[in-house]
Amino acid sequence: MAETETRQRMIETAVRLFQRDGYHGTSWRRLVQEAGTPWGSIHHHFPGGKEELGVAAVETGSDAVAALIGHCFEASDSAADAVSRWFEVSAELMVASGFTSACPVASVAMEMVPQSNVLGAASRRALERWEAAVADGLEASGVRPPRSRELAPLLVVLLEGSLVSARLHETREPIAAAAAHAAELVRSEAR
Amino acid sequence: MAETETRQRMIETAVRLFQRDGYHGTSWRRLVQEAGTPWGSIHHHFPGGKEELGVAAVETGSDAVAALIGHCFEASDSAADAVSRWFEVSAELMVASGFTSACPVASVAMEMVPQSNVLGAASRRALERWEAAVADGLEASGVRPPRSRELAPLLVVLLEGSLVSARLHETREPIAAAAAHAAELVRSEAR
Amino acid sequence: MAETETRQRMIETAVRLFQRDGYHGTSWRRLVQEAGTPWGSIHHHFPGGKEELGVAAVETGSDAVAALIGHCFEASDSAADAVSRWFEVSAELMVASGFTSACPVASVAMEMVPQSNVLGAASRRALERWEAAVADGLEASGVRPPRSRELAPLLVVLLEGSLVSARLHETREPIAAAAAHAAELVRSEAR
Amino acid sequence: MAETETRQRMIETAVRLFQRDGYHGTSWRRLVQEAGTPWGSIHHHFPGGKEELGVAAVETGSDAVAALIGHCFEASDSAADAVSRWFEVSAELMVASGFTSACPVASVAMEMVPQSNVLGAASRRALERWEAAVADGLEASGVRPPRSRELAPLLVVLLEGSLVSARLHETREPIAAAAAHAAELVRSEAR
DNA sequence: ACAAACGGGACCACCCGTTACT
DNA sequence: AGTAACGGGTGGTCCCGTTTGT
Repeated sequence: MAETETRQRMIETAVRLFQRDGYHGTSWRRLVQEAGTPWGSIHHHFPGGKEELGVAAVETGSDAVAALIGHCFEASDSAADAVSRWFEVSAELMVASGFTSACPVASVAMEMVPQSNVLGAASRRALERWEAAVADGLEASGVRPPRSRELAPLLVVLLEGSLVSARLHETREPIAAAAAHAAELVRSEAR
Repeated sequence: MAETETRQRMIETAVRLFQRDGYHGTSWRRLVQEAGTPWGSIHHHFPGGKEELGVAAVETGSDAVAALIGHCFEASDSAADAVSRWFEVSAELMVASGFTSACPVASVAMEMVPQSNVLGAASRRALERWEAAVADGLEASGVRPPRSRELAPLLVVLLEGSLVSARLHETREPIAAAAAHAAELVRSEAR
Repeated sequence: MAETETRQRMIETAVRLFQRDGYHGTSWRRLVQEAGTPWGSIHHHFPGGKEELGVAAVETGSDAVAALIGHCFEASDSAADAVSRWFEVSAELMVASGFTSACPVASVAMEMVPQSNVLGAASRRALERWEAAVADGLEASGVRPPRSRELAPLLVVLLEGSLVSARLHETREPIAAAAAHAAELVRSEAR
Repeated sequence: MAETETRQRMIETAVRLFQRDGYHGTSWRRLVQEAGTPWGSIHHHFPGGKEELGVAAVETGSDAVAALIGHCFEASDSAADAVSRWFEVSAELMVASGFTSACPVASVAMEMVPQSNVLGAASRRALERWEAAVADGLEASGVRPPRSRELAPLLVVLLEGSLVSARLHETREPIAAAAAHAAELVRSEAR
């Protein structure tokens, strides 16, 4: 069905544009222009307006990251390897975007007051989901529960912060440094 | 003298509003409304337009953070204490703002393509300055040069990331956790 | 169909207002107010902004004048009669507008640097078109080619100048005088 | 006294800018910028606001043209020579300005409703003055009164119209053609 | 005679959402 | 499922005039 494809392309374009220019800095006009989708699809696919697009973009971005985390843990022998891989892929994406991408969730979240906004709420859910995914991965790799639940948010914070730094420095270095530190951190926990 | 007071109030209000709603999400209208300054002063004090206000806000925010870092290191006996204090004050500010503030630089930077924007450039300068300030502080507290220069960006990344996390979780917890980790990290280096 | 009617009404109102108050002296606000068209239609019908409206107005005004010229030559037995009629109708329009109308092209062109402006270019095209129309009419009435091509621009200049004079004097007299002279001029050529 | 010099330079710059961009298209900001005069002089030298500047500019432009007309008739042996010279100098000025100048009066007058505006009134006075100057010159050269009073406005109209045409065509040709015609016209009258 | 700040308002561009009409 | 027009409202910029100090 071609219906979903248009919608999907709009969302994916939104993810990219929101990362680059922010939520308020992205207009419907540019979105449909860059996505190559028809004007009429706006109200058709997103009757809830721009906010609905925002939520969809945040969730899509969240899905991708969660999938990446899961994939890295499944494909790795150790937790440290998984974390390295996760940061590494994130660094690749950053470089590939010409240092215009950052966390697809944070870029939207920074413009919202979380407690009074569906976009803020969606962003929070995304963060919690990633922390859970990391915790699950850690546990599957041998890190025990109380510690895994402490470590997971810290790893997310490290990635989140290093993405901001990398974007501004226009180097992958900050992500690499955070990755090294994160891997070491995990290694010392899981033996 | 009441001359620059208007301009100053506009900048300070901008720092606050940019943190809460982002750069594009903050209009001149709301700015002058919240700052209580006349509409006509906009073009007078910021002939370069909103961008000039943005640069001023980023630099003012950058100054405040740099001063905080310097102050914490001067007032503390050990590097670990200084880092704890720094994160602690940051957490206080976050709580005091009702979790609407984030890094005054990151919130603007996330909406900009750094390499083609004066705001992006200003944000980068701010980040570099903080890293230098932290590195200086670490060295003054006994951390040796090669390691101090590696540690400083990592600490900045930790704070930056934890602010994002705290804003979304609406808890100071992520900052506290990052603080604990950062302090421990520094402690193990400087003995 | 009511589709292009809004756009058309805006253009026609623009022609009138530009003649009266000039291009820069006419605001979108007054335009939509006098045209009775919605504010939101501006960007829809004229995505190129005010300049696009200006070009449309110049071309519409140009069309009307070219049509008038053609009509006068077709309806007249001699070239002198045609020229008299053309000036006469122009004088009528000037009087009917209460001496606020002038040449729809000149009023816009006077505010533009022709070589670096699409409005200047549109104005030039209009002038050339009128000269060609007059030359064609003269030739159809018996004036031979080398002379017809010299006479046509002169007649246009006479009308153009007399409109300015009439507007300032608030009399149709200057146009009448120019008409008499122009008719005589043509009569002495075509025998 | 340096007081008058600043005022004078502002007026002369206004004459030039009004010709190029029109009255409404010229702002105080650009005026003081191009004139190199201080901001504070605006309200000091022109307490009547922009309108006062406009009247001064129209009158200064009017003076210059009237002086030119007088000068041409004084320096010439015949009326035809005088007219040729007058048109010739006008053409030079047009070329020298890069085809951005037109009649200093018409460019302002086109944006005004004459009967309800001091600028319109000033423009009318200017036109009447030129016509009188030309009539006087013609009579001094031997053209008899009823005819001199008919011819003068026509000559002004010819120049006025040819300036518009020259500006748009970006050639001095229309002025030259009008000059030739005007000279011939005068020659046939004064013998 | 000039300088700097104020002050409101208007300008044009553009935004997002809705409604009719394919 | 998509197009085109509507519709009001806000965006940032800049304008013109005034006031307050030299």
